Amino acid sequence: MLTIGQLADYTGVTVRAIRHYHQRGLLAEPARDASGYRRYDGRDVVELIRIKTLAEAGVPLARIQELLDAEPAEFSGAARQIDEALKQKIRELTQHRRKIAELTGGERLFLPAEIVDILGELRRMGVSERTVQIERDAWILMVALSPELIPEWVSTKRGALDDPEFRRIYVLGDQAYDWDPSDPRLAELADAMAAWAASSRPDTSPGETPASLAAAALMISHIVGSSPSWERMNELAAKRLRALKDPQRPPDSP
Amino acid sequence: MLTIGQLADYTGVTVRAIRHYHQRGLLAEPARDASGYRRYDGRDVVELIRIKTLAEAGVPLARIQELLDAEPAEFSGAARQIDEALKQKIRELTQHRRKIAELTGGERLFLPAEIVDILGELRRMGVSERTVQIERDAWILMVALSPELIPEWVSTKRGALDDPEFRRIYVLGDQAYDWDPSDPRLAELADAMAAWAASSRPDTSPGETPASLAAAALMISHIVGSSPSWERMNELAAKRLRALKDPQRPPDSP
DNA sequence: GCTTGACCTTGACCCTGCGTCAGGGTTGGA
DNA sequence: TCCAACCCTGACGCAGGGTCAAGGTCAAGC
Repeated sequence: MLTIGQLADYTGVTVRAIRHYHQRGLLAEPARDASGYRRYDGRDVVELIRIKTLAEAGVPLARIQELLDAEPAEFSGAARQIDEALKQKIRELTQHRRKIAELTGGERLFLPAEIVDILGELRRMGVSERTVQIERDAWILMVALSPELIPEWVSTKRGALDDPEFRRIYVLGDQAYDWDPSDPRLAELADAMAAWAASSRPDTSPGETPASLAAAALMISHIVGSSPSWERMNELAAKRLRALKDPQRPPDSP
Repeated sequence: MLTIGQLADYTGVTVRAIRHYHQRGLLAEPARDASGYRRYDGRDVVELIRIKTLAEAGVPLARIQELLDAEPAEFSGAARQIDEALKQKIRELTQHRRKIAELTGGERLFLPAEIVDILGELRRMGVSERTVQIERDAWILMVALSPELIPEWVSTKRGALDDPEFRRIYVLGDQAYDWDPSDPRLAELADAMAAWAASSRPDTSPGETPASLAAAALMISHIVGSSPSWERMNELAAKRLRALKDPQRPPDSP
């Protein structure tokens, strides 16, 4: 008869695991000898090898218990299920390999392809990586907050990028990041921005709900808040835009 | 800004997992609003997706922590390692699928093919499934205890099965399982067994060590112990065999 | 007969990566 | 004003064991 250590050696299962299986009721407790040691026989070896095989295949211990006293018919059904689960797992791991590969390669992982394209275009325009990152974070925020508006925002942005004047303003705005908030060029830039906004954008876009406006405001504040000169520029541009839309109004009321 | 629930929805990570990552220091605790709620921004989203991607790939959280503040160079090195690990894991799961497939096919899993063949031959001889199972368990025991002796045992068994007399004895022995231990036919059968053993087997096989003898004894006790009549038969046969080998000896000394 | 070292016993705590209460407070819409 | 749907912290639970701790046993060598 075998002691627990011998059984462990023969089957390649650890002593601790065998006791664990006893505790879980997976493997029947064998008879003890006079000194209280467990004594195993051939049937225990067979049973333990079955358990080990299933456990190594990733079957949870609870399931193994059911399977051990299952009829061959249910057993083979269950085996098919387990096999399906393994196949699924393999598919997932393959997916993960792909994702890990993308992780080394930038934003492709976080954003839909059209937005990645837009970011690429900004880079081609000579926009600094810093500003591209700010734009990227803003998009991520948008996608999280109002995914249903993304197609519209994307097409608006694409349209704007087709306009040479917008591109000129964007590149200049990128450079303005480091300017002093009192720099006189900011007023010029703000004027150009306001003019472009007034000429290109209809006053109301379709689908603008309070929630989407809030999202837009959040996005703008995220962008604008990253540089003091941008903050100043935004103020100036907003004032200018109000003046353009409503010429009656006194120019400096807050 | 995003609440924890929005962040969870967007990234596909559970709220609980996000809090767990905070606790582990994987994801920095964001600022709280007036009511104590966590408020996240775009950078948190990016960071969380990195964490998620690595975690899903099976990277331990402790390792993820190191990776997150690693330089791009070490990171891509680590990514390659992780990819290797994933490939390895896929190989393992594929192995498990094979094992599961074999498991539905009966004993193929636990035993080498030659032994499965032997069991098949016993079935073709008309031996009962019950006895085949006992024989199978005995082989499993042998494989576990003395794998190095298996080739020899297999060839011995194959040789025996080529002998019509052995086959006759084996089939009869199978039927004897249910006999009463006092059945007179047992003595006959035991005589035949002893005669066959004396005629066919050399007294010493090569490679018989104390360990292998112990294994054989364990195996025999396993087989013989499964039926009272077999136990009786074994006794009778052993006595008869001693008589055959050493005719001088008085026939009934214990 | 004594020691030594390799076994065996039970019990209890540790680990990962969260899920799932419990027992609260907050927010937003009807 | 109320309710559902959020949010908060804290604590326990799960698999599948690893790893002490604090002993009892066994065989060998001296």
